[in-house]
This record gives sequence, C-alpha cells and structure tokens, in this order.
Amino acid sequence: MGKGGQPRVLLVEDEPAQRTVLAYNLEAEGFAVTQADNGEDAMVLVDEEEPDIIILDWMMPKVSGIEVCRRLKMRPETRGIPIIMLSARAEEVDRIRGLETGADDYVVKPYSVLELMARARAQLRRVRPSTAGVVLEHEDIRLDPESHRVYRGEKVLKLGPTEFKLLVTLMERPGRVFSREQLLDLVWGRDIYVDTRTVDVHVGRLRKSLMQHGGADPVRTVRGAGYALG
Amino acid sequence: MGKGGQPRVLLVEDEPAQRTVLAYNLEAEGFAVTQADNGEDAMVLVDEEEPDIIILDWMMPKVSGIEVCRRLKMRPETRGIPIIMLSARAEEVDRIRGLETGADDYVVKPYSVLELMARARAQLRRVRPSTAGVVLEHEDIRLDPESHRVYRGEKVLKLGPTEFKLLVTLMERPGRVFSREQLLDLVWGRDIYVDTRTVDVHVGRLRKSLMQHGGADPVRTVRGAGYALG
DNA sequence: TTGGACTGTTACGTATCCGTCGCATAGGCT
DNA sequence: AGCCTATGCGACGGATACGTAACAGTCCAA
Repeated sequence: MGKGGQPRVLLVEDEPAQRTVLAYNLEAEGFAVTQADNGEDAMVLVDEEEPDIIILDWMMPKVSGIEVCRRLKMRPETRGIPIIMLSARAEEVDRIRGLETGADDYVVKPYSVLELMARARAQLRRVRPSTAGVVLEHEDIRLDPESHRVYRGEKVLKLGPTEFKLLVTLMERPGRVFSREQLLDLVWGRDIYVDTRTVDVHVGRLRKSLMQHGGADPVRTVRGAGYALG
Repeated sequence: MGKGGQPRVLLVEDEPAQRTVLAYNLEAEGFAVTQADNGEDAMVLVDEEEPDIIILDWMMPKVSGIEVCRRLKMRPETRGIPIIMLSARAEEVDRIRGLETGADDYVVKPYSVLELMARARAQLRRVRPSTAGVVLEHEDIRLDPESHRVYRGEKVLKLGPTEFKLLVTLMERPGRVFSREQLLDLVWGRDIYVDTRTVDVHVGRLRKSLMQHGGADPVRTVRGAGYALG
C-alpha cells in the first residue's frame, strides 16, 4: 500500500474524457492516481508505480485490456494486484472471458462512478483485510471497528446497527459531503430500495445518539447536497 | 518458543502481495515473522531461525511446498515443527491429505486471515503445552488450555466441549466482535454445516455456565454483528 | 441396556430497530 | 414579506434479531 494511507490506483483508459472524469473522482475519493492511455505504457507503469489496484479498459488500441490483464496475471510479482475491467458491452460472454483472464471484477459501461469506487474499495479490502488496530477518530469521537465500540470523550455511546454503519462511512472521510444516494449505496447496499428520506431520519437518530451525553452536533447538513462530518 | 514470548513463524509464500498481507497480520497478532519466497530459502531458514511454526504455500516454483513439507517431516530435528499448508483449491487439500506429507493442518485460499491465525495458535498450543503464560485471562475469568479448566474468581466452572472452544476463541481476542459465521469457522470448523442460530444457543449456554456461580454476564451481544467478550 | 451429558434444530416470546408518513420549521429566492 | 422547497422530528405499524426452553438424536460409560 502507498504507505500511510492513500491506496495507489493505475487507471488505463484510452479515451481522454472518460479517463479524466474517472481520475478526478478517484482522487476525490482519496486514491493516488496514475494514468495510462494504452496497454504498453500500463505494463511499464505497473512496475514503476507498484499500484495497489488497476482499473483497466477492455477495448484499447494495440495491446488490449484483456491482453494486459492476462500478462499481469501470469507474472508472479503482479498477480496479486486486483484488476477491475471496464467494458462497453454487457454481454455475458465478455464477463466470463474477462474473469477467465484473471480479472477480479468487471464493470459494464455506462457504470456508476460510485459503484466503480465501491468495487475498487471492496477489492482493496479483500487483498488487504488488515483493519486490525485501526481506530477511526474525529474530534472527540473515537470508533473502533473491531470491537464495534464508539466513544465520545470518555463515555461509551450506544447506537443501532444502521447508525453505526452510517457513522463509519462518515468517519472514513471526515469533511466529505455524502449525498443521500451515496449514503444509501454505502450504508444500505447497492440494490436495496428505500426512500432517500430514510437517510434523513437515520442521520437524525445518529445525531441524537452522538449527543446522548451532551456535546455539539458533529454532523453538518449541506442543504441540497447531503451530509458530512465536521 | 522464541523465549520471552513471541512465537516465531516462518512464512513461505512466493506471491509478494499475499505474503506481505499475511506477514503484517501475523506481526499484528504478536508473531515474529521470517519470510521466504521459495522452498530452498525456506529449508535454510528453518535451521537458522528455528521457527515454532511454519506456514507454507502449496504451489511454488522449484521446490514446492509439499516437497518442503515432506523433507522437514523426514528430519527428526524438524519433525516436531507444526506446518500449516496453504492451497488454492479445495480439491488439493484432498491430495495433500492423500499424499500424507505430514502437514498438521490445511487452509484453503481464499482463507480468512482470522481463521489462519486461530489455527496457527491452535497448533502452537498443541505442540507447546507450556505451563507459564499460556493461561488466558480476562477480568475474573481464567482459562488454562492445558488442563482444560476454567476458573471464575476462585470457583471452577464446568463447561462442555463446545462451550470451552467458544470461550477460548473469544478470550484469544477480548473485545473483538466475532460474527456468527466466523465463530462457526473457528469453533465448529469450516466444512461443518450447522445453522448460524446454533451459535446463539451455545452462546446462551456459555453465558449460563459462566454465571453458574453468580457474577455479571461477560459476553456482549452486538446486534446485527455478532458476539464479543467484554 | 440404561442413564447421563452433549449437540443441533425448532418454535415462540420479546425487545429493538427499521422505514414511512405527516407536520413543523428553516433556508433560500423573487 | 411571501412563497417554495429542503430538512428536522415525533409517531406508528411492521419486521427482524436475539434469548431461551423444549425436543430428539448421538455417544459413551456404567
């Protein structure tokens, strides 16, 4: 891993517009992004940058994404790097072939940037499950994912499962504004249908829980946008 | 044993990513880790480092894990060292068993790091019924793995085999929340099919046993997540 | 064989939590 | 100010997770 935090991602996509958008979003998510617009450069950059994860377009001139993927999965020193393939086609055949070449996940265009992000994080978690000892902190709030405990100052807070997950999500990126849709994705799960107003209610409950022993409201409402911590 | 405490583990795995992840987790768990990425180095390091336990990948270039295992189990001075084999496929486990290489345990990839850790500790307990220091303690509960006895305060507790294993698992990482699935893996074993609700029942029985002479309930239920000690 | 100890499953009661609705209130725009 | 929309929040019915007693099956020792 890129040492103290930022996971490194190598983004390989030949179309400049899409690549730029993706790079922007990935950086906003806290990734350190290296870009390549063709397979040959990608192969070189893998060795130079040692990325933690690779996002790879399927269709590219010269060396195709699938070819890059196959080569990387053949070399022992790069085999462990998770690869997410992007493809314009939804056909199942492609999916199967993509996974056969050793890609670890597969996203079909047009994809939700948020979904791609989530899958990237999922892959990183899979390879590096070591959340051991990590305690999330923000101001006087401490959250230990391992013991599932939340403290504010010295007091232990009691919160329900959804409140807990919500707080984890917010604390993973303090200051960042999450839209209701993003929170639904991240906390509730991708394919659950619930009203976006439900998020408001749970934020309210989380607020109450966080202030159950006094203290200021650490959750910020950004009108028209969503919620953030601090 | 590595004298003053830290058990020494020799980790043999050719893929750098996986080896790094594992080494990190093992060190976080209190092991002193020596790494090797091939069988030849491993054979040398066994003599130099005298590890307490060896974690060995099955598929490796040149000298395979299975070969290393066989050689080590032939030499009297290394035969006693427990070996845990890692293999990529479930079918290989059968082959390993069939070949009677003498490995002491097997874990199939993708494995839960937690499970691997637990199995390593289990092997150490088996080989090293050492007296001092291995007594698990948490608050007023003391557990001696060797004599299979559990005390609460001064009183001796009587618990069944499953309750005992469950308590051992929980006491090895007090505070940590274990999901029902993890507990099934760690206490019952990976290929046993039992309903996850069975865990609830046994936790209940463990609770009753722990409180048979009074005292507070030391087991914490984390709704939607699992159980933890303290 | 009989009895006891232990296990896994089931069923049911209960406490907690969830998602939605309705209305009050706050913020922004003209 | 007046209007409109977004958000806060209490309340409620329903769903869900958990605790536990009861039961049947297994194993083993007397």
